[in-house]
Amino acid sequence: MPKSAPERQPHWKAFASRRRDLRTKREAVLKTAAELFLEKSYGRTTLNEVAERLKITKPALYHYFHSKEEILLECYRWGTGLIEESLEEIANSAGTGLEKVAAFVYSYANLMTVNFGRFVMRLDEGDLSDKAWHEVRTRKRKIDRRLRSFIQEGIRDGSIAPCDPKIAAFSVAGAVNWICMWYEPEGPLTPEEIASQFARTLTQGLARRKLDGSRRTAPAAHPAD
Amino acid sequence: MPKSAPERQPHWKAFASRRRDLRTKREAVLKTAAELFLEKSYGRTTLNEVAERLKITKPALYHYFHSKEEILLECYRWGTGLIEESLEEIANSAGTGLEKVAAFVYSYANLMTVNFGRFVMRLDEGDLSDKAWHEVRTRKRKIDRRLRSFIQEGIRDGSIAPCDPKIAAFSVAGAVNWICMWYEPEGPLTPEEIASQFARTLTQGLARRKLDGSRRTAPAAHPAD
DNA sequence: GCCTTATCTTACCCGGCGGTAAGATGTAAC
DNA sequence: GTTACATCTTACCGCCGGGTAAGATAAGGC
Repeated sequence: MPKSAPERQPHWKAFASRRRDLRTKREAVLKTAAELFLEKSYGRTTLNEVAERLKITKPALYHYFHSKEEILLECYRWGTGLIEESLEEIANSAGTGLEKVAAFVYSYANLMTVNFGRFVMRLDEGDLSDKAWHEVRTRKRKIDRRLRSFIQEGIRDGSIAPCDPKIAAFSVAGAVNWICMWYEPEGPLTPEEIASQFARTLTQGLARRKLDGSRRTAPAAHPAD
Repeated sequence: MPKSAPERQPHWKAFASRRRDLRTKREAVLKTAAELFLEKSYGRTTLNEVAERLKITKPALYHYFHSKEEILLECYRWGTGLIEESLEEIANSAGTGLEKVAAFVYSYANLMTVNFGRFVMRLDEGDLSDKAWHEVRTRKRKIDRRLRSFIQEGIRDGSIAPCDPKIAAFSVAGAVNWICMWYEPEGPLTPEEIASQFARTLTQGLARRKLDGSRRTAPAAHPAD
């Protein structure tokens, strides 16, 4: 998974020249739109503002997208793509269910601190048309199912204490999802800190309590670090 | 705390007669507005729709409120009031820090299944004016501080394993807050179920793992049940 | 250089929504 | 019953934002 670099290059530079470069210009639009949507919400963001930040005018945007909503949907697709990619990796890895949950939390928490990841859970689905809504909903459900399957796996292999996987998944996913509501890039907490602490705290809640004193270390909170 | 009854009485009955009853009419407006805001978000809800559901016309609303935003703010006040009330009770009760956290989660989770409670965490603060935003923010911070203090109390009295209280509070509060994003009154999960399971799962994550096998019961998940 | 075509701008439309003006209507007090 | 006031309605304004029409401008192939 490509670590999305800090990228301090302002996106409007993609539009500095009129050279034909549809691909990167589309991406520039999506990135600035996502930024603004996260800052002010979709509804309160104007296409004029998006254009302004790119140093172009509103109608120019319509050379790259058919409507405001299409921009929104593409942002969702980008974000869910990132998440699915990351989950795929975990599902294919070896380990107990509990370890997979820990890896999920760690990885997912990190995504919640990155623009397109935050986007997916932060923005209001209600702004989508029915058709797009169903698409996004399907993709989100897939994510939740993955987590739930990790938990079930853990219950089977004994690494996780018996519980209702559905509610447990809601609980874990909720804690992580909520990160996108309070996290701010300039804040005191680093993504790394948050991710590892969450992975530890949440898995300890799921882990079967050891009844003997021989093992005092917590299960691995996250892979390869 | 008054258990908000099912109340199947439609709110428009408050406006059936023109009798002067400002108080209950104001409440009726707030209740229907809150319903709609939860269904469709603040931005996508029209004052016409609010009026329509009350079987009156839009300008009539302006006899009870000065602006759309005032309605929003009053809803926030109502909701945060409910939460604070419930927290006050817990803070004044006896018990270990862990027990208070459990009680918090149980109580708070229940609130998240009730309209004015859901409201507080579900709606976008960005729709508020600067002044109102600060007010709501202060009230929310107070809630978070309460939880954090319970956790600190638990660490001191030994009922909770050492951890960063700030991040732990974010984690617990996040899991519970997120309930308002997926809970639906007509769904299969009852508030009671959710609340007790969350209280158990989340506190087990915070509870110091017993290293001896003598004590096998989990700490009380919620008070008096 | 020239023509074609993608790119981008200026000017505009239109619908919707928060909010208001002014007046009609029912309610309560006496 | 009449007065006085709270309540509610009809009609309207003004603004803003998504989206479009039509034309200017620069790229790039030849």
